[in-house]
Amino acid sequence: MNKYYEMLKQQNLKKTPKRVEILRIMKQSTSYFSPLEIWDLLKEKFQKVGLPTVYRILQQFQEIGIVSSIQKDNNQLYYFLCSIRQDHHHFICRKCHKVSCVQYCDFDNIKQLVEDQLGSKAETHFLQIEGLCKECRES
Amino acid sequence: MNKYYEMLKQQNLKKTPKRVEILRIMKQSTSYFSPLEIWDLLKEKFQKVGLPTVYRILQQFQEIGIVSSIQKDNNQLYYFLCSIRQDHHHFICRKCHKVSCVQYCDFDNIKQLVEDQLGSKAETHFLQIEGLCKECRES
DNA sequence: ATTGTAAACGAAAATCATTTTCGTTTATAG
DNA sequence: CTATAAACGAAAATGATTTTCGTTTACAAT
Repeated sequence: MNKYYEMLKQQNLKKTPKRVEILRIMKQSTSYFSPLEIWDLLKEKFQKVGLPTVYRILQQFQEIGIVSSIQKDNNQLYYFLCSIRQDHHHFICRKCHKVSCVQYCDFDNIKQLVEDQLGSKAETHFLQIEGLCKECRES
Repeated sequence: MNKYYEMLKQQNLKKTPKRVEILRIMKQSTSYFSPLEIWDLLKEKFQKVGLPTVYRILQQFQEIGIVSSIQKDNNQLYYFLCSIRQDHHHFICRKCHKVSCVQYCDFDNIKQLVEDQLGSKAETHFLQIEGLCKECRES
C-alpha cells in the first residue's frame, strides 16, 4: 500500500482512515465498484461516513491515477484499482465484473489510419473489451 | 430519408412529425447532440414538444440502428446519426464535435489476445478515438 | 508535545439528467 | 371512416452525483 500513500502525499492528499479503507476494500477484489457499493462496505467499518466522501475520494483517486473507471450503458460511475502507467486496456467480465488489464495497444496504427482516412489528428482513444472471464466461461 | 422511414416502419414505429424533424436536424450536422440540444432545435418548429419525447425518440433510434451514442466523461448522453452496419469505430473532434466513421476494427486480433493473455472470451468491444479533425487542426 | 493550517469530512440540501405515469392525441391499416 | 396501437405532453418522480458550509482532522512546523 506504500505506493499509494506515496502517490497521495505527492498530491498533498492526506492519508486518512477513509482513504486507507477504500484502498483496502478495492485491493481485496478484482471487480469494479459503484460508489454506493464502496459506501456500503465502508459503513461496516465506520459508523459515520457520507456518500459524498466516497464520491470525492474516488474522483481524487482517479485524478492521481490510482483507479480507473469503466463505461457502462447506464451511465453510472464504476471504479477499479489500476495504476499501471503503460498504455493498455481493460477486459471486463459481464458476469462477475472482474476487470483485467490487457497488454495491447494499437494506437500508433490507429493514429496513422485516422490521418490517412480523415486527415485528422488522433490524440486519445478509449478501448474497453467485454466478455466472459476464464472462470466464468468454465462454469 | 426514405431509408430511415423504412427502418421505422419495419419496427412498427410511425413516421411522426417529431421523428421526421429530429432526423432532419441530425442529417444537417456531422456533430453529436445532447437530448437538450435536439430539444432546443425541435422547439423552433413545434410550439409543443416535451423533452421526454426527445429522449424516447433518440433511444428508439439507437435501438433500431439509426443513431449511435458517444461516451463522455460527464456521463451524459450524446447521439449522432450513424447507420453503418459494418464493424467500425468513431473519431470525435474535441473542438467542433464532428463525428467521423473510421473504417477499422481489430477485434479478431483483440479476441485472440484476450484468449491468449487471460483465457477469457471477448464478446464485444468499444473503441472511441478523439482528437482534432482536419478542419480544426488547420485553423 | 503543541499549534497553525490546509485538507477532509458529514449532514443536508441542491442539482440535474433521465425516466415514469397517465390521460389525450395522432398515424395508419383496413 | 373507423379502430387501434403507437405517440405525445405535462407533471411528477427518480436517482445518481455535486455543492455548501460548519466542524473536525492530519500533519508539518514550531
